[in-house]
Amino acid sequence: MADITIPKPLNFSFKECLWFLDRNYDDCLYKVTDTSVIKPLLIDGQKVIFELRENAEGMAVELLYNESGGNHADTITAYIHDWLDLERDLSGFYQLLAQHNAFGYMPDEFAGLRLIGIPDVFEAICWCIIGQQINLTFAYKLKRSMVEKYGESIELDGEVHHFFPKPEVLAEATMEDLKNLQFSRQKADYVIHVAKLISTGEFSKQELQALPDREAQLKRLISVRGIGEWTANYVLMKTLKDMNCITIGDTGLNSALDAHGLVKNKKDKAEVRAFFDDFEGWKSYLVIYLWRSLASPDVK
DNA sequence: CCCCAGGGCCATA
DNA sequence: TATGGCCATGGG
Repeated sequence: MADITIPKPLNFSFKECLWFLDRNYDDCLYKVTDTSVIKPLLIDGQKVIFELRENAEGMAVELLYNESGGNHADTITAYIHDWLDLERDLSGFYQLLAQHNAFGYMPDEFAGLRLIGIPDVFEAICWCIIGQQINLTFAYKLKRSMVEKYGESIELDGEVHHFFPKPEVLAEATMEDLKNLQFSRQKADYVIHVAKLISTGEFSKQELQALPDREAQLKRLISVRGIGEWTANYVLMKTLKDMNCITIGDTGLNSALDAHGLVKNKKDKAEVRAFFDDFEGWKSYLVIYLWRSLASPDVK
């Protein structure tokens, strides 16, 4: 029995989204099964765990855990729409891809894949800091060790579900603690610093959203120690759903462009930016689809 | 043993 | 403004 039903959006594939959520990596902030994803979520500080699966009408949400016992249906529905970017009409993007000589296969191959978000700005920034410069397998390992040490969790049917640590908790962590979790001293410093900024209210998602344009938002993000151009663009894309972000300098992005035989010098940021000019309004989606292509045997 | 992973900071010139 | 060293670890 579904506690909530979400109608199937146009150009949406639950299967593609599920694949992207998993990608054979060990993400500790949700669990992907063959047919569903189980997601722990904090709502006004109250723990909720829901399972999302496909059904005849679209998607069904089943509440597995509800700490407060209150009715959070509207909040959970809104969260899922934001998380999986359900309100986006991808037809314009698919038209652009279809007429491109190297991307024409994408609307079919990756049909219905959405930009899967990270609505929590602290989680997004921490994930970027952790992922900087190291391979993704090790990055997920670092994230898991941090979440298991500093985050709360709920056990259901023998499975442990983790909530991302609160900034006020990580603000009290020491360099020594994080270095013991195999963080480099830079990563430890950046994470603790950002945790302090957010827990004291010196930085917030609301503040970022209130800025007039993307340039101002990038500048504000980059003013924070540990956040460079790559991280700033990643956060605007995944947290604010800005449609025109390029994770410039990204090694995954570069190798995907390379695999498609595009862009002569992938280290040339101006050339990469110029390449994206044709995708105005869909630059962020192109980044996602290029990342997706890295796992496609046809391309690599 | 080497180089590179979904970077960013800092010192130096 | 540009360049190089550094960081921690695992895989090729």
